[in-house]
Amino acid sequence: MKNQTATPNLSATIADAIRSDIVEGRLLVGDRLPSEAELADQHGVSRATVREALKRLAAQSLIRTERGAFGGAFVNHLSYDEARAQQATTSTLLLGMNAISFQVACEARYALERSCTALAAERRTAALLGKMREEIDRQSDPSLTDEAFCASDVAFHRALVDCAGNEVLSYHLAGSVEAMQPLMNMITFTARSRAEIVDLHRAIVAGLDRRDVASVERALATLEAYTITLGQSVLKARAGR
Amino acid sequence: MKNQTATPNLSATIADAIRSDIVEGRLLVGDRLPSEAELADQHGVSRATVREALKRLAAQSLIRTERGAFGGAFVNHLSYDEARAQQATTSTLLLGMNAISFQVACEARYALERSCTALAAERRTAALLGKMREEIDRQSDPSLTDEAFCASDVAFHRALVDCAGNEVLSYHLAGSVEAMQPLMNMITFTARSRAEIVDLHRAIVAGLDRRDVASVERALATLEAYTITLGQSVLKARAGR
DNA sequence: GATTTTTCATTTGTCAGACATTTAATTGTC
DNA sequence: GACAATTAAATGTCTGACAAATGAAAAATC
Repeated sequence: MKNQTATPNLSATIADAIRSDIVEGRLLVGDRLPSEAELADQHGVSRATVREALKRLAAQSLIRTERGAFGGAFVNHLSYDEARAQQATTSTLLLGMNAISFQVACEARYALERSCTALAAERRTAALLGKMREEIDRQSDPSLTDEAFCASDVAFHRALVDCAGNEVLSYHLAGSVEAMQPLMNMITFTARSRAEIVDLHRAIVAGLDRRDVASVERALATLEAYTITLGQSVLKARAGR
Repeated sequence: MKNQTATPNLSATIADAIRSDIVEGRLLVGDRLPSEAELADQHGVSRATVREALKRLAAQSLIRTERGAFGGAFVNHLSYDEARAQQATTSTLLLGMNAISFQVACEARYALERSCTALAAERRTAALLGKMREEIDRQSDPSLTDEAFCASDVAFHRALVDCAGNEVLSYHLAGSVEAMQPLMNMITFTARSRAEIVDLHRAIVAGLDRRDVASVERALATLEAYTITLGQSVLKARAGR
């Protein structure tokens, strides 16, 4: 593709080779890679170069290393949490670095979130509805800082997407919700805007409870529109300063 | 200074420190990091350790390095393509390593994909509709291998999500579609199943053309159900073997 | 004989120093 | 002023060494 290999860059090449072995199933979860010395021999490079390659893979949570006899590099079992954390880091950076308008990011986030409404209304559990009501209670406390309000907001929406009872969907949606947090943290929430948001959160829970998909989607759409106006007022205030 | 954990792991610690500097905005896109020798001095470690830390960051596309005088490590501008490639790798591995049923993965994928239908019907362009029709033509060629058919399928769905005209949404959805490719590649597409899929693709394009959201969603729902039956027949065939 | 302790080999983590290669700025030459 | 050679700075790679961790085998002890 874009790898011209004018300068081979041995450690990157070796990392790519091992990554392919893992992604394409030639190395399975738990498998032990050859020792650094053996890998160096096999690829005809020094141990330092092999180590750089292994560190690249470790940064992607593809391998984990253990010290000592019978230690070494092992193909890592990628958990949902690790995967979500990685996805959130990448997405956060993407949003932060690309001069994306708050409106575009918000539109994407809520479009994605609406993809769970039908399944969530069908499968919501009492436990998750309880969790959502708990977060609503927390958000009603006026002494909450803006950061804490945002964090509770994230927890509320994560419970919402978990209602769909599909962990793959939860992974994708939770990652996109988390990635928005730095942008949301720019907003100063007044008592009035908090009340408005909490009302909409209540509408979402009530809608899920009644398995009323349409009302959940309406509440989410209203929430999206309201969040965008809040974001725009922040930008306007900044420009006018 | 020295944060002593159980096992310090210097290169990981240094990578974390620099990563925070980037994610939290103390280092901006394009900024040059100190040279490896300077970083080694600053952190009181050897150059090899610094290099391992930098390779970890490079693996996450957070930095890029340039050789020569006035070269060095620079904070990388994370592009949509890089971010999507990373997300797809992570998601693919997650799906491959967690004994996820084909049905659950498929359900998540199509739930996500439906999140673009309303925007796509509103904003679809002639160019993207043309691209989709082009892929449909390709898919109608019976001499196509299963892998090539899958690749064209991915291209078709990427054009579909691009219709929404929201690059953030495209990034998330394209990543999730790509992540499914290894699972889709397990399926052997008969002439009959290919015809069925192509028909549904045509229905999607026609629906977008007429800005008929409901018909696009119906076609996607049918495609989801059909894909799941195809996947299940593969699993059944395997079990019976 | 069973249990505890010691030794030992293996492997990763880190360091120091060296040389090769790349690259842009500088200098020298015409 | 244009072009070629030099130089300095930086990454890329190699070599060899030692430290630290760790499980297994061997030895010592009861």
